[in-house]
Amino acid sequence: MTTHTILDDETLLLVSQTFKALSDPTRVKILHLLCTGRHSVGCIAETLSLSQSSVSHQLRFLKNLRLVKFEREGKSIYYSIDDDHVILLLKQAIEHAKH
Amino acid sequence: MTTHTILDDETLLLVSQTFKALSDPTRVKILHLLCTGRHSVGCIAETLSLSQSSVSHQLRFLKNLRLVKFEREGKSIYYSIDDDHVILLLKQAIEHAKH
DNA sequence: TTAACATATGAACATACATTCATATGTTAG
DNA sequence: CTAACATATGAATGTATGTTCATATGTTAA
Repeated sequence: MTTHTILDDETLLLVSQTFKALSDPTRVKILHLLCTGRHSVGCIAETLSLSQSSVSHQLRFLKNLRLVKFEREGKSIYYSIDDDHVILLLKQAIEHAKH
Repeated sequence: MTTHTILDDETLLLVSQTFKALSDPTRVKILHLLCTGRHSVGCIAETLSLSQSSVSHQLRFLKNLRLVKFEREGKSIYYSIDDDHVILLLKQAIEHAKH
């Protein structure tokens, strides 16, 4: 795979934004958890020992980048992965980090 | 590839730091340029229309994460890629961004 | 409708970060 | 040794970002 063409500004921004989504430990935790299936906001917060507000803010971030999607169900809102390619990048990086 | 085990803090930090390196457009530009071979600091700055100082700071960042290495040659210092795996992640993301 | 629950949101705050500017360090030619 | 060149570095500055707190919005049960 060779990617030696000039990087146009649009691609550059898209790429760096994608990686920015994965550059925060909290977001990585959330995405990693969502790899196992959909979870409600409260469940994510409790499972990962994070505040409800913080989780909600980060989910909005990920939602804006279309990395996660959600569906309401009663009082709860369930989030799930919406971009398998980014998850692939994440899993690769995790595998590599573990050696 | 399944990575559904618990993420330990060490792996978590390593992964998010790796992605942070790729989350800045300037660093992506530099790494992308270095994919074509080694380049001196001045050459990088001129090619990418960046200040010498900015390039030097970012190269130090990348060097600390062992993503690039360098070798002196006369007055110049040549930088090159030192982590093919991270470059693979970058190239994948670029390909995907371009559709 | 009201109370209880689940999530979202905005302001405030502290921290991290990218760039610039000025200058220091290091190398080579003369 | 000195001048010129190449790179590194630290301080300063503006901006971006993550978290918290308080509160708003939305949903369901009674």
